[in-house]
Amino acid sequence: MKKINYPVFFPDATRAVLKATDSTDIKGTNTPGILVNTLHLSINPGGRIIDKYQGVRKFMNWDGFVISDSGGFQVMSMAKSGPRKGTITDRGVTFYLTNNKKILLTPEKSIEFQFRLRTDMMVVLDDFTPPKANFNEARETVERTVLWAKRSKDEFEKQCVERKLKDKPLLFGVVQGGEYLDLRRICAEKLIEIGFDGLGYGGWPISENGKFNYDVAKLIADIAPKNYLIYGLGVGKPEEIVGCVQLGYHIFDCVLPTRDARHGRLYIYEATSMDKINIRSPKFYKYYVPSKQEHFGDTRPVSQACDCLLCKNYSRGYLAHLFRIKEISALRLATIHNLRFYSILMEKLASTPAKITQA
RNA sequence: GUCAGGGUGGCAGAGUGGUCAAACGCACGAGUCUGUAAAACUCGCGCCCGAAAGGGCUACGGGGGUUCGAAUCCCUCCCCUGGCA
Repeated sequence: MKKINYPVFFPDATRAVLKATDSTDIKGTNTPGILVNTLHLSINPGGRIIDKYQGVRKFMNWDGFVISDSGGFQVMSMAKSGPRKGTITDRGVTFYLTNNKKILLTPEKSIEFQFRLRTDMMVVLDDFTPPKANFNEARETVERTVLWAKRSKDEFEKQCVERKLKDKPLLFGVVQGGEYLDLRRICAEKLIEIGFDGLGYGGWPISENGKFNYDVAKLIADIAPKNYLIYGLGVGKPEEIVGCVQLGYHIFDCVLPTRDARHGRLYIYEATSMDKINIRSPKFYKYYVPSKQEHFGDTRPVSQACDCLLCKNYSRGYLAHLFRIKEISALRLATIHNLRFYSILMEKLASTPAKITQA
């Protein structure tokens, strides 16, 4: 694996595509890596197709980094909630895809499939602590998360041997436990005992008051050994990423920039040029909603502090037009812009290190 | 000219005596979005007062009438669409 300059943000290409874009678009935004999803890709296109391409990278023609998520988030979003609830036992998670089609995901299967994806970084299957879990419920998810983490690690080592890999992927344990700091601590300690390349801040990182839970974020960063990478799963808003990098985090992934773009919310820096961006100022960016009436006659670019495909070539008025007529290229241009916003953010963070110890 | 069918909120289109400020949809406006069941979802959408519950006013082409009560029934005028002259 090539050397990574941390911190990094990997946008979510869950199904081996960053929605509304293609791999050359992503490359153009200076995005170093992406996240793909084990569960979704094992359903579609499935392992046989992935094998034919010798991994997801060739499948989607992407030569940057790839982290694969285990399906742990889907334990929450599809098995614990949603219209077709699944079932969770110590053995694994059963997802009901249609009324007569189900799939069992186990920690071992998740890891095995991630090897077939040939990703650079892998995440263990975890039992997502629901946002409103009480202490006992949270404790159970921690116990299962640790149990699964151990089995994942064993399967990981087995795969490395079987596949005779000299360049091993990185493996991340995921810390669960909800808002209970003592559970989080126990979970992190047990994961460290098992031994990983890094720890992930899992579960739902937003408190009930809508604020990002920095207490948990800090706890994990503080417990992790010096040589560990720290990964904020599903994190987050730009200011949350800045905050976590200050705590020592290295890796992030999130759907926000891409989803927000498709929903007509762009991020723009409060700056007149790229060098004047100050990510340490409290409100260093704002939202820009292209379709608002006031933008239709605006011939300026969306942002002066951006060098993306959209900002270099098209005006606010043109983008407003594309959104209004629901032209699909609006989604592409907006997505490209938001991805570039995030990659600029990470470039700024890398050039003004806070306490990044990982080389 | 005549026969038939119509004229409903920004558009489209239900409603055909009270439960109608008027369905559904579109458009428009506001908001949400954090390891993607998401190019999605929520809310608002005549005017005025109220934090809200709620209240007042105006409105279903124009005018007039019947009725306790009309977008809905009757008369009349105007306009549109189609068949026949």
